[in-house]
Amino acid sequence: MARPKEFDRDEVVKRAMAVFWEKGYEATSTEDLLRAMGIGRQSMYDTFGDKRRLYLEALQRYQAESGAQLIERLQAEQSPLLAIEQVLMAVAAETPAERARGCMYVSSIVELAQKDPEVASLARSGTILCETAFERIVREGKRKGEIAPCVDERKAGRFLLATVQGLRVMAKAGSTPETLRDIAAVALTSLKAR
Amino acid sequence: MARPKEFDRDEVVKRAMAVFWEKGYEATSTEDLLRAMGIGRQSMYDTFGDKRRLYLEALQRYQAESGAQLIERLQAEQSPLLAIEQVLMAVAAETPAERARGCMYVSSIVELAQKDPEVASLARSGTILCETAFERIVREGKRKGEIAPCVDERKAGRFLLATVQGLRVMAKAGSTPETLRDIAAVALTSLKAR
DNA sequence: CACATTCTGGACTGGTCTGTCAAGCATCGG
DNA sequence: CCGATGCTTGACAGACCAGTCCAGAATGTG
Repeated sequence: MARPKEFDRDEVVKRAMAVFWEKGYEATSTEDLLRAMGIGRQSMYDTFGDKRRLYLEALQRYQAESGAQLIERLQAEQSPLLAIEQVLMAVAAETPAERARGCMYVSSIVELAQKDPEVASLARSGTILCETAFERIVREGKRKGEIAPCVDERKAGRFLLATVQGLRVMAKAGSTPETLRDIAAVALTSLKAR
Repeated sequence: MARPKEFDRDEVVKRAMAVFWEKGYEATSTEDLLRAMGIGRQSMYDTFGDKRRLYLEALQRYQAESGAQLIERLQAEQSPLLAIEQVLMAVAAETPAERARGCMYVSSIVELAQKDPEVASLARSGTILCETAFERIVREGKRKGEIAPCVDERKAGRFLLATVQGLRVMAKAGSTPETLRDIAAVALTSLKAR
């Protein structure tokens, strides 16, 4: 350990994440990355190995952050059903730029899960994480009587994750916030106690 | 008009479509395309202009075909609700390879809608086509009493499209057919008359 | 049959891509 | 203060990429 790195590893991964998130994997050049990260070529290769490894690290970070945010949001409200509603409506409430950027997790699945086993593996673990988070809150909602007893919480959890991903694709396809809210509203009717 | 082309334009677009569908836009090289299409470089550039134009044509063809297939399937059943169920369950019923390949329409949105205005435009028109198809069948379902009268057909149509797209992403992420069926089943509960 | 036109095949070009090399520099331990 | 270690910088290499050029072949027309 002679000379310390002049950059903060965490910070540069974050910046790389932003670029990959915005442009996708293939469409991002190493030049793009270096410019955004503010480090030299060799520093990047020494620290992360290659472009793919950097991407995987950025993706892992994205998943960890957005997974944590999901769990947080789901517990932020007193009412489980309201919390779920907030999460679904959050996509509609984003700025146009955010809606166009979409979700890096979805993008990684669509672009890479088929050809990169490590991305596929991250996709599966991310899926389980989110499904489980939704499942827990659905169980909680049933307990509180907000969600119909006949709803299977495991199935509903999976359904809610699929709904979020559907919303993200629709958002990227240019659907208006109103349309996205409509979708979220219909999705919620499958849970509500009547 | 001296010498006729040695290939069938429709056929080679179809083959190009298969490659783009499988690999995405950026990850497909012109070499890949030429090999699959079975034509020479110059023939491709003379006939289609460039890689992007070829992609757009392939995407249009995909949308036309899959849109027609959707409408056909929605009208294949006596019961509108059953037809919707068949469409949703069809994703779960695909082979693993088909599920991994996913939907070219979704892929184009995620990879390109943000940066290519023409892809964005195709995305919007495709969205309207599918939403409308679902909307019609929901209206039909309400008329026949299979779908609850309180269901707004426009909103439900949009919701069903989002559900299909969510299913496609989940499928690509490695979800099992069982999981996909669960998702479809929950989605259907938001429509059913009780 | 002969010419004009269009298509085909292959070589080629300029540019961009990812990843490496080498030389100099900063820092830590002794 | 000095040497070893490891970081940084910029130049560079080899591969690949999309797209063009050109010569030759094939076909319809007069």
